Amino acid sequence: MTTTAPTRNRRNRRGEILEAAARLFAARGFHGVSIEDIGAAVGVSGPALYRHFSGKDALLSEMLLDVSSRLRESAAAVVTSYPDPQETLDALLNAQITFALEQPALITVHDRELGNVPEPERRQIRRLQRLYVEEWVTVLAELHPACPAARLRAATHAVFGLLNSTPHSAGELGAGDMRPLLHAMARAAVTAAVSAR
Amino acid sequence: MTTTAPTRNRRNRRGEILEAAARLFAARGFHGVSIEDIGAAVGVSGPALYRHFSGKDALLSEMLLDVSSRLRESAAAVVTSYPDPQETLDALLNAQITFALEQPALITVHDRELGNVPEPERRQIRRLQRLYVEEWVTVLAELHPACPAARLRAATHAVFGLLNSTPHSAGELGAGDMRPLLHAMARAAVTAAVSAR
DNA sequence: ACGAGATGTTAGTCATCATTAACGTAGTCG
DNA sequence: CGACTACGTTAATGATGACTAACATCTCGT
Repeated sequence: MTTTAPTRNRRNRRGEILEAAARLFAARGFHGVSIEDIGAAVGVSGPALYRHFSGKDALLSEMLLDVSSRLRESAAAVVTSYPDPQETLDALLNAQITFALEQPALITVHDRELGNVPEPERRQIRRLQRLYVEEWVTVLAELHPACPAARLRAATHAVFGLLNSTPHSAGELGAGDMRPLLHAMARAAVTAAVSAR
Repeated sequence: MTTTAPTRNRRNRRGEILEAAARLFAARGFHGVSIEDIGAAVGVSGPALYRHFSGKDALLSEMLLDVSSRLRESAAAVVTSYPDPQETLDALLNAQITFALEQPALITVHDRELGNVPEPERRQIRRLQRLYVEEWVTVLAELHPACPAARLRAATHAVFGLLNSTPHSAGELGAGDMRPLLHAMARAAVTAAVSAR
């Protein structure tokens, strides 16, 4: 029985596995998915994964490290390229919305499964997540210096909750309508948060 | 070694177990928690749980059924007792915020672990969740008849995402500040959602 | 007092699962 | 041509974990 493609998949295997694993982890949780399941999802069976990853934990670690890095990098890029804080905020919103709409599985896994990452990498991921949040908080603080940082942080988390709800409400609305809806809602929520009472 | 209280706990045992299990499930996921873990959390060990629940699945089923029932009932009560839709919306927001702040573990489990509930009860829970969402959608439709229902539904889910983010941002802000913050953000988000572009 | 019922306990049992071992096969490069 | 490497495969192996069995104990109604 020949494998589906002899040489083409060489570089894609790891990526395929990570993608399939993300989908499965998002749907059933890290402990609800077996190595065998992941293998089956990419057409190989079980222990073949150990040719690409040192273990289930390592797979998850790489996945979360990748996501948190990409988020943080995108935020850093946005922050350094717009001078106006209001534009910066809109760009941050757009980046996060794009990510949430295009990679719902990764977003889901990213904020559910940190607890299953073993310790050396766990700290690193947390660090990246914190930096990402701080990019947002910094921009918001620039817009509203009077607002206490704790409130800005809480508001930021709430906005993430709003934007990341996409995976749960999948299919309700097409992405074409969802994107401006989420943007408008998030922006209004932010404005309400910083307009203290 | 005497148990902590001879007769007092009789009626509380089930409740204690459900509460401990909710906390554990929220923290580590359904499959990340063992029967032994749950038992240990209430001071008994392992198989003792089978005196109260027919199994791990049944425990989760009862937990989610209870949460979705309570949410739906509270929404029904709110909807039938306020004549003004705007007041109704505020009351719905308050009820959801209270629940999210007081029972973060239940909220978390409620929107993560439905997939692990076995089939007869799964359908029932889904039904209750749908009814809950529809209460919100109905109120919003009353406020803005021009807005398509799909958009209202998506907006409702987004608001839930915002409000339920509380468990993740725990400790950032005291509940006293968190409550009005969430209310203001959610309300602004809703308004933005229905003011179509 | 006594027997029932409720509630626990500790030792199996049986699956499932991550991980490893031992063993092919196919291209690649000398 | 051969090794070497990259990738897979199918059997162990060893833990862990859900659930069951067999056996106390405590409370209560009679």
